[in-house]
Amino acid sequence: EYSPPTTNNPLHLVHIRNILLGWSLSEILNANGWDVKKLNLVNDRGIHICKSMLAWIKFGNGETPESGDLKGDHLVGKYYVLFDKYYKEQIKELVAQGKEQEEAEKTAPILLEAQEMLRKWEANDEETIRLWKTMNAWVYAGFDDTYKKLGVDFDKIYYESDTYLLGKEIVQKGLADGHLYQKENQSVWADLTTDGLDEKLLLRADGTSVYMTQDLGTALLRHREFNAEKLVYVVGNEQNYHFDVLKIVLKRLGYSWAEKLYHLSYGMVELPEGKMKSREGTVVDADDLIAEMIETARKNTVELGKTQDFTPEEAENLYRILALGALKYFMLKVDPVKNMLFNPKESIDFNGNTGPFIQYTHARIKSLLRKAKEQKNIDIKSLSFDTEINMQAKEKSIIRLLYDFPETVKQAGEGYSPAVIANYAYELAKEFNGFYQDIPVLKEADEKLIIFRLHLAYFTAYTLKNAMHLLGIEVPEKM
RNA sequence: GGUUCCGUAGCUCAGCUGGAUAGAGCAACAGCCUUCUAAGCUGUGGGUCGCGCGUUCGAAUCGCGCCGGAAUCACCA
Repeated sequence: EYSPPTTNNPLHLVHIRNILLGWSLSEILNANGWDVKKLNLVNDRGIHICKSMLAWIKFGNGETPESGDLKGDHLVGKYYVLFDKYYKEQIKELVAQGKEQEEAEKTAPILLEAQEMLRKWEANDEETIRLWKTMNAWVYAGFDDTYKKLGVDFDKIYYESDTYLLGKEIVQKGLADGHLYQKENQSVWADLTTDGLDEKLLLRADGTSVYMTQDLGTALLRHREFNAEKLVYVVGNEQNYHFDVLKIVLKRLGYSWAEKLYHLSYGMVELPEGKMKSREGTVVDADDLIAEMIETARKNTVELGKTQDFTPEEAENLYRILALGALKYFMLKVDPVKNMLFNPKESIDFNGNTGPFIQYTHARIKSLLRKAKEQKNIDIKSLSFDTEINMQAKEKSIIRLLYDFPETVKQAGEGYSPAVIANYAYELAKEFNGFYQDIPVLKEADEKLIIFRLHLAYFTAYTLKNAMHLLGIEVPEKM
């Protein structure tokens, strides 16, 4: 399962890391023999979406994605920002009128309106629900578009609006069974002090649910639907505490399968100035980044004159493959637990330890194999090679690396780390390039050696392709 | 303050289930395209592996204590 994007903002860099990690992990676990279901969870309810809705009513003049020529998630995000701007102005005014800052923040009229809207939503107010559905549909269309561009999909998407009621039931039952307790104002809590943690709120005084309530519901729903042997949550490390609590509360409530929860906690993506904050506009937008990467790929490729004999469609496809390869490899080569740095001023590289480097190595081999067929009429798929060969050191080390691949896949699965695969692919490509530089293949005089080396090249390309596939990265035949 | 995570060349990262002179890439400099794709290859310079103590024949790797950074401890999600 992936961490919840909220419906008030477009996807950004951290979501990309999240999605790519989850996707790659599902491929890796699949390769290790697991039957993996990819689940996404969308946080589609709460005060945040009401803020967007309210701003849209006030300032939107009926704007739609079509009329505004804006992706749905960007449109809704735009009104979230507008809300915040207006809200801050009101606070300033109130403070100027002599109110305390804190008081002003709590009583700004537009905030009260948003809260009123949330109550209406919970009360199933027809008009509110209709607008909510409309705007959420815009957001989902926008998300789908981005997911598609990234080449990811899900087996199932959960919405918190569908699971929070089940969560409430769980909490009520826990209260009735005496596992939880109620404070004077009717709010419901779990006492986790015996586990070294604090008390945790599970239902507000007014009976509405919080994030934890929803996650309890989602967890139970998923357990009922899939009864999985393992539940891997791919969620950022800022939620470590949340998942510790989730696990303990579930166990407390008698769900022994809570033991199967595993939180794959990945690090944040930081900018040189520090953490990205959507409110301060310092996020790197997913769609923008993908578009920029494709432009960079186009520029680099055209400069190198690599696509001269490509059709326009082939060229566009190559730019896309290279752009995503660079982006995905960049995100996945770093150990998931570590925070990583992204510097928008330095675009993601295409040389050195990068996706395109590995893609290039693959394309080079494919070219070699094509030439073997054209020039020497050798198709290695129909030949076997002589094992009585005097191998050079570089050839031996390639074979050693190829032999390591299954073990590497196993390790990546056990450690939940696509980075292990990424580093392996780099090492193999690097080793092959060293071989390619020094040792002739088609220009070798001894035909036995030609055939052996072509096999070596073939298996390298095959393994690179498989490794990159586990990272969700395509590999071109020509570049 | 409590808890969790991170700290390896100027920068970004490998290596961490203990093993020999700690590896890449970027950046800098010097080379290699009339021969299989130069998005490549070769070389040079650059590191008290945050600090200290301990365990061990042996520690970047394990333990403890400091120091530095991040996250979290909400009737936000």
